[in-house]
Amino acid sequence: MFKTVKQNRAYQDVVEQIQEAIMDGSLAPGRQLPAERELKEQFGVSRGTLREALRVLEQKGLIEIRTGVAGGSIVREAHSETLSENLALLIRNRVVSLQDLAEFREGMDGGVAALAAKRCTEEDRVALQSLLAEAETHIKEGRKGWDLFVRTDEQIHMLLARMSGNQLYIAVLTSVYHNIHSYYENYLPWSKALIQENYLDLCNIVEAVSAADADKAREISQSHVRRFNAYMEGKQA
Amino acid sequence: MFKTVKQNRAYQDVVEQIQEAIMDGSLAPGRQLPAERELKEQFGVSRGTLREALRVLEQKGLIEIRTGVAGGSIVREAHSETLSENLALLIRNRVVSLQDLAEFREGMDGGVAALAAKRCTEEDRVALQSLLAEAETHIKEGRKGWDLFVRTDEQIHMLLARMSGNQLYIAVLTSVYHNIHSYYENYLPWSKALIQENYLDLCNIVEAVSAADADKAREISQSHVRRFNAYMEGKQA
DNA sequence: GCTTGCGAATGGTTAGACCATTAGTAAAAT
DNA sequence: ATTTTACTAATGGTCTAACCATTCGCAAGC
Repeated sequence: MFKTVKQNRAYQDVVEQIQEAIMDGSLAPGRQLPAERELKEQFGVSRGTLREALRVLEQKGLIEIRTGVAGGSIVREAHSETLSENLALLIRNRVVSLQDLAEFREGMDGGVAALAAKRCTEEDRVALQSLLAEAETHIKEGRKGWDLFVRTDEQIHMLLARMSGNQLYIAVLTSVYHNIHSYYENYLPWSKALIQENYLDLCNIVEAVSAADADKAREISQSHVRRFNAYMEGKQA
Repeated sequence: MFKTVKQNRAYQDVVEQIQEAIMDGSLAPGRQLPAERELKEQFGVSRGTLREALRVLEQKGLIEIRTGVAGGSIVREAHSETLSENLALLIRNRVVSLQDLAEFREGMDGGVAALAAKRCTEEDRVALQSLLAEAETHIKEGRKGWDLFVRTDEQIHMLLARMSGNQLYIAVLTSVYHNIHSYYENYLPWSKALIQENYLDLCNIVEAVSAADADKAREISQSHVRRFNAYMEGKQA
């Protein structure tokens, strides 16, 4: 009938109050919180308790703490680094497997490519071509350039994500790409032919996106990821 | 030439040491850490500093802290709650808009449905049918049942996510559904016809998934989400 | 055999002090 | 006049020592 009374620990209460203030905008990004010795008075807690609360908020990525006379707690702009960090944790703990990552990417890359095609600007076209040219250069460098090629490949995919203009895609894919990179290096049977194939796929995707052909961009992008996942499964087996 | 010496704060050092121990398996899930008063000796720091470290680890979701005589810091099983929480933070901070959410869902639901179809078990089929029956009941309840219907709809989608067996989809979609729910309530022009249409879509998706028809499940699911997003855009304009 | 109450271990909180870092300012050197 | 240096004060970082609050187990009493 009755709910157990929630025994909030003091530091949790402090965390919630500050977090709320940040959420509803009364504490805008860049704003500086009062000094610890004053905050502790406002909340009516000891400095130790207050500091535990600040540590939690820092870990959540909501504030940044600087030392020195003009230092203090500063409200951070919202960002996706914490998300990325958490994802990395899950991967290192094998909660999220390589297959999970690959499947997930398969579902998302098509959507991103389609949105990117829909919102492609002249500026984007130039940037894509520039990255494509860079990729071609790395291919010609032979084996030494492979690593750089992979990096450029990632940059192209991230540019597509940014072009989608969708913050969720950007945040999630940033984490996924960051963490899938190491897998690809270890598990993909890199070869000259594979790199070439990858490059051709990229060219086709860029072409479709530049032509604002959303459906084609989605299709090519999905089959591209699917094919690479298949290669990787073959290697693991 | 030289990198600036990283001035690790004491509590960070403690965090890293414990985190490493958890990662490399020397501290298995379920294991209990020594009491604070002993840990502080082992690390050679004060109790306050140690507690700041423990708070950070707790926020990261790596340990759980219990009070009482048999309490202490216990290593948690790896999980994706923190990821969901971080995603929710981004969404609440308006970094992610309603349109972002909807577009994102469009990209993901198809992938989830396809995977669910591929991995559907007999047990899943029963559970899906049961939820579908529940949804039908709510429809017949008239306007009062709408809210319950929407909730059941969400449950079906979450079940599909779990059926996909992909931890990443599960973690991300949990946050997305949680946060998109309130939007739908406010922005969708709910009507008897719309509910009916929604219900029919669900039936078709469940049928395709039960028949293990991945492509069909993907297609129906995507067009379903796309149609609803279109309705919502119409309402906003 | 069950209940009650006490004791001990553990996390939660407090108070006050001192150390470390840093921005600004005033003094000194050029 | 400009640059360098040194000092000052404010702020976060850490430490010590104590007490409070919660919980489990055991022993006494019913």
